[in-house]
Parts: sequence; structure tokens; C-alpha cells
Amino acid sequence: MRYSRAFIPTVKEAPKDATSPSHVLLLRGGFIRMVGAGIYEMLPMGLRVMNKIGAIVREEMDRAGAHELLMPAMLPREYFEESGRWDSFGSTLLRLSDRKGGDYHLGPTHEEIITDLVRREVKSYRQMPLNLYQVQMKYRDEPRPRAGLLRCREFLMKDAYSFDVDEAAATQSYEQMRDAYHRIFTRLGLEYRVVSADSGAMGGSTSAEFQVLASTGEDAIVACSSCDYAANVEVAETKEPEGAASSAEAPARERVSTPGAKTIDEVVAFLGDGLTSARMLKSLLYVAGEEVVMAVVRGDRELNEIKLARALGVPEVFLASDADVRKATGAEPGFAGPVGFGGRVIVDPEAAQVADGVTGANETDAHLVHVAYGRDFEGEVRAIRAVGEGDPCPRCASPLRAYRGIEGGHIFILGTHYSAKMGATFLDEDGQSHPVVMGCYGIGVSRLVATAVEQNHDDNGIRWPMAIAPYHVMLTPIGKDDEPREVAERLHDELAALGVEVLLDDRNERPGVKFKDADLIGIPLRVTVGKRGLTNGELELKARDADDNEMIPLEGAAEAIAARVREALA
RNA sequence: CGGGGCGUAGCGCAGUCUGGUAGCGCGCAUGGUUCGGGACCAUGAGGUCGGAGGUUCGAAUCCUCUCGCCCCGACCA
Repeated sequence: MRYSRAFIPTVKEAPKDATSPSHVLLLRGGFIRMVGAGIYEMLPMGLRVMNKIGAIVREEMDRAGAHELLMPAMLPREYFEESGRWDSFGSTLLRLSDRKGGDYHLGPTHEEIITDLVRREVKSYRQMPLNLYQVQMKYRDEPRPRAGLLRCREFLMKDAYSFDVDEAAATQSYEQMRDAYHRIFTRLGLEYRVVSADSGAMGGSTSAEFQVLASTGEDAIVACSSCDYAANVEVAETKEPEGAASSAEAPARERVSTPGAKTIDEVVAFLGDGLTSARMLKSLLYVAGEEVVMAVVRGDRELNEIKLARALGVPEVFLASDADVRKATGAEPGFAGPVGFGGRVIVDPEAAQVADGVTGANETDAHLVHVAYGRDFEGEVRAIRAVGEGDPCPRCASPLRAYRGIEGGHIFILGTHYSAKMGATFLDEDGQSHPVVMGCYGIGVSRLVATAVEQNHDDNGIRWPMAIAPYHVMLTPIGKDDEPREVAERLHDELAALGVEVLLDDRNERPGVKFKDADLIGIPLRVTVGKRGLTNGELELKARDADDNEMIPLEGAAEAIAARVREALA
């Protein structure tokens, strides 16, 4: 491709509305343009990247035995009505009506539609296992689209659905998809972790997220430094200390006056005398359904609200208002504590280990010192704190490492959630009817374009992994002489004949402009053709992620460059 | 939906407080000089100041309403 004939509208200054690295660089590099909030155009370069990702996804899905189909994006109301999601999806569902006043929506996901297809067409155990997928635009009216392609209202998604006769077979399908996803993310050239995650409202029994590591990621995850345990912090566990505090030698409980000292830091500073936040018993009041409960974690730890909700068996918990705190403890906020507290108390195992703790006295301007679980207060011991860097792995006790990630894929076993509700049943060998057992598997294809950039960029621009780069090689003839241009033209044709995708910068621009654009758009290999090298019969080869040039002989250059490309793709 | 910010030329911004002929840089066009990390000179094109209403002799500027975009939070099979 001749750069002069391509459509690559790069810009020097970042549009002010873009803040995340991928958003800035994809805009500046001429890959995307915004049409509305969370709605983007894929320009030729962006589309090349997205299509490459899509091709890898399709290859691996096909290899795993899945079959591609295409469902409509515009859907009549009745399907989501049937599953209850016409209401439960709320305003995230983009609704529209036709000329006759009929209700429609744009598909945010397709469990209902595929389940309808399968209930009409699949009647026998002989027709399973079955795995159907599509790559299609999805529509979700996100409350807050953001960060360019990372969270859009219209986005390209690969969604696959498996259908099996029972849980065991469904698990097998799930494992096959997990393997396929491993191959996909590996081939994309992205560093990632598979983490266990909250199954959310899907009610699935088993699920895993494929998290692409990026310091700018929205999700916090932990991964073991030695075994393969990894989890979203929403659900991450850690090896908990056993037993209760050995409080035998601790002095008897005592009330101390702590005027104005409400926060952990203030109390530690006020009491002094070697007190650390790890000896504080942080007591937080939460509203869970009808009741107000107290959650106690060590003062140097954070509470994980999802885990607390799960421990309490409620969908979610809300931090109590100041008024609720006063009512429940009889004291101003900042002085709550488990000793003598009337309601339900959940104690984190680490907090239960504190032998000589300090906590609020449920009395304004007062705390209690020399407090221990088991001796001074009771409660249900449940792991409710946030797990983080350095905590021991729940499986092997090695230290966990904290990462940030972007969710690139998510796989679920759905069970019979949709099939039972929608009557997707089959007959087994004995003529008995059963609901099919489903799984669903998503990959955010357009999101991965941005995710790859978040993980692979520097101050000068993008550094595409070879497998998804818009072109493999950038040819940069420089100087005003004819020779570099002629050599570059010839090299372009030779490389193309070898199956290498080449972008030839034939623009009449100064070298600096060409180099800056080359770095910005991030083609993995750049070949500079200039008088400097040609006088020695050489070309300059520079990898986008390397610091220095290397000189290669002009003789046989095409083969050498093609070999480098093949090597990077292997 | 709560909080904050921003809409002025294709992009980035100044001008708004204190009303008085709409400016700068980049980009674009033409000519010339340049040519190994975003060159220089000259000339030029390009704007209903997001929109509507109001106040005023006069509104980018003041008032009211409205639309859009960004960030934080809530939310996010």
C-alpha cells in the first residue's frame, strides 16, 4: 500500500476529549473517529486491526468446533419479554419502535434469540454438543461510555453459545472454549490472566474472565506468584489465619476518652504509644436488606462489599448513613465498635486474630482498648476484606501479586437458566425430555483493539503486536534522490510477493515527519531506505519496540525481512 | 442519575470576569528555499462563537431554557 494513496489522517495534537492512552493514540494515529458518545467510526487502519483480531477469533472458534452464524441486531420485544430481560435490562437496552408502533430493541447480547433458534431446531440428544457463534455489533446504552473503544454503546463482539445434554457435557464444552480462548489471546500477542470472577446476575455456576494486563485497566485482579491462581479482587480469596486470638495475656478491656478522633489515623495518632492501624478493629455499618449489620476488619485493611454481601446472603449492601449509624450505635459516626453492639456482627478472620485491639466504644468521643474477639465480643467470622498485593495465595500460600486488567473475554456455564424458562428441551435416549444445558462465551473484539494499545504503547505511539498490526512493515525511503525511492518500490513488490503486508511511505515529506508518523501508527518493523545505507549496499531495519537500528544487506533484504515477520508471527 | 468541567476555523487554544468591527498556533492551498526525527519565508482560503429565546443602540461576552462532549462516582450478562 502506498501511503500517499492511503487514508491515514494522523494528527499532532491530541483531541481534548480523549484522556486514556488508547483513545488518544487511536485518534491521533488515524485509526478511529468519534461520531457520538461511545459511537465510533473505524477508519481503514483501525478496521484492518479489528479484522485481524476477528480472523484469529474465528479461526480458533472454528478449530474448537463452533459454527458461525449471524443473528439480527434488531430484535422484536417478545424474546426479551419471555426471559424477563425486557424489564431487567432497564435503560441499558436501546429500544425503538417501528411504523406500526411495535416494540423492538438492538441486541445487547443474544441468549434469548439463540435459545429460540435451538428450541425450534434441536429436538434430540443426537444434535448435541452444539456450539454456535457470531461476530456482530452489540448495542448497550451504557450509563457512562468512556475511554474511546474501551466502553462503547456500539461495539463488535464475538458471542458463542454452547448446547449440551447435561452438566458434564456442558463442562466439557466450557473447557474447550477456555482452551480456544487461551489460544486466541496468546496469538493476539497480549499478556493476560484468566481470573475467576463474579458471575453477576447471570446466575451461572462457573465463569472466568480473560483479563488483559494494562496499568490503565478498570479491573483490579490478583494472581499468584507461583501457582496459577488468579481472581478478580471482587472475589479474590487468601489463605486465612486459623483460630481465635490468644488474648490470655492481654490486659482487661478499658474505655478511653478520644475526643474528636474518628478515623483510624486520628485514633492511632491520638493514642500513640506504639499503636498501629493493624491493631485497630475497623467497624463499618452496612444496610443489608432490612437490617443494619456491623462488619469488622483490621484497621489497615479494606472491606470488600461484594464479599460482605455474599456472606450475608443478600444481593448488595449499602454503607449506612450517618443517621443509621447514630441510631444503631447511639454515637456519632467514627466511634462504632463490636463490643456490646446489638445487631449482627461479621468479623474478618484477620480481625478475629487481633489479640489486643482498639475499637470504637459506641459512645461519642470514646474508644475501647485491650479488646479481643472471643473475649470481649462475638460475631460470625467470614472473610470479607479486600485481598491485595502480598497476601498469601489461597491455594499455595505464595504471595499474590496485584495487577490491573481490562476484561477482554468472559466465559460462563449458564446451565438451564434460559432453556428451562424458554422451553428449549430435547429427548434423550430413553425418550425423556430435558432442558438443554447452555454456556456462553464472549470476546469484545473492538475493545481488544484499544486494549492492545493500552498494553503496547510508549510516548511516541503504538507498538502493535505483529499478529494484529495493520501492516507488518513500514518502508520509509528518505532523501530527495531517486535511488531510495526506486529501491523502496522494488522492495515493496518483493515483500508483497512474499506475503508481507507493506506500507510504503512514498509521501513527499521530510524524514522527521515520516519517522514520527511511523512511530505513531506503530507498524512493528520499519525499514529506512536512505543514501546513508545505500552507499554501503545496506538498509536500516528497526523494530518498533527496539531502541536501535540494525543494518541489513540490500542483497536478499526482502527474504530477511519476511523471515523476521514470520518469526514474529510464529 | 449525583458531582465537576468544556462547547469560538479541520485540530489545539486565547478572547467572556469588565458588552463596542473574532484572534493565535498547527493543519490546508499557491509560490520559493529546504530535506536523516513533526523545516523556513511569502501570499491566501476557511468561523451563523453548539442551538433557541431574552436584555441592550450594540451580545462570543449578561440572563433564561436547551443540546452535545469529557472526567469522577453510581452503574457495567
